[in-house]
Amino acid sequence: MTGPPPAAILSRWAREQARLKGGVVREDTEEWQKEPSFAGLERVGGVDLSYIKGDDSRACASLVVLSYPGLEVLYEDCRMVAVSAPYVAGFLAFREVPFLVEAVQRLQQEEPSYSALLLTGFGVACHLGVLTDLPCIGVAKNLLQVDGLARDELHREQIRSLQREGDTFPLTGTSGSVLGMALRSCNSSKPLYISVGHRVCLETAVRLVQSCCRYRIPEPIRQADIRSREYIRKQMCSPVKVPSSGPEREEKAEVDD
DNA sequence: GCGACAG
DNA sequence: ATCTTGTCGC
Repeated sequence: MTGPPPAAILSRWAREQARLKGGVVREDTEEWQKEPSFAGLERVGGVDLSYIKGDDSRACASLVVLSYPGLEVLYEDCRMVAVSAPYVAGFLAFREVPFLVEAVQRLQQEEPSYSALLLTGFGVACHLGVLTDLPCIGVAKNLLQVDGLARDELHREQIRSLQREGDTFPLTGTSGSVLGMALRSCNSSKPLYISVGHRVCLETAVRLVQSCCRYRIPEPIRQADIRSREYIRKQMCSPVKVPSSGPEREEKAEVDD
């Protein structure tokens, strides 16, 4: 059951978030990051959680791995999870990251060579990156209004100034620090918001995300999104468990392919 | 106090 | 996140 966020939880999250930020590496650490076309990078992963409409506590967590630069899906892991933490803007990672860490661990167990780089949500990228020590990049479809960032007229004007694919402008907070970058990833007038996750600098992150875009949403995240939604759709059609009188017995519905 | 707020 | 069909355009 997902309840409102008690103040005690929020302050604990704030402390943990501050501690975790100390572990974030904001520079490039991989050899392929120095190459003009990222030569040497062979796999790019994406993660996502899709929720059931009326149910705040059940979701499908997905992790996909794509070839790079071909962007063909090589690996897919979808499974239902019981979400317990509430959604709080600015603290999304505490709700979603535990399931993503598990997915990464399964990946590393099954296909050790596949976990090269992950595209995740904006703030999720730092958490997941530090906890797994994998290179991560944050990608959001909408602007998180924090530290003075707002969808105001200035912001809309800056978006209009993004004329060509690859054009960017920095997201500078009131504190003066650059929190991320807005990127026109394709012909859509709506930009992507890119942030540093772990072990990738912002400039490299923007170039890399751009190179993963067939459409506005980078292919790894788009595939994770599509596949987790499809998994949920199938769940809705599977038989409902009816309470029985006899001894309880776990039955697993077969959901193959 | 009210509204705004990634997913 | 999710509720939702067609539709206009390249």
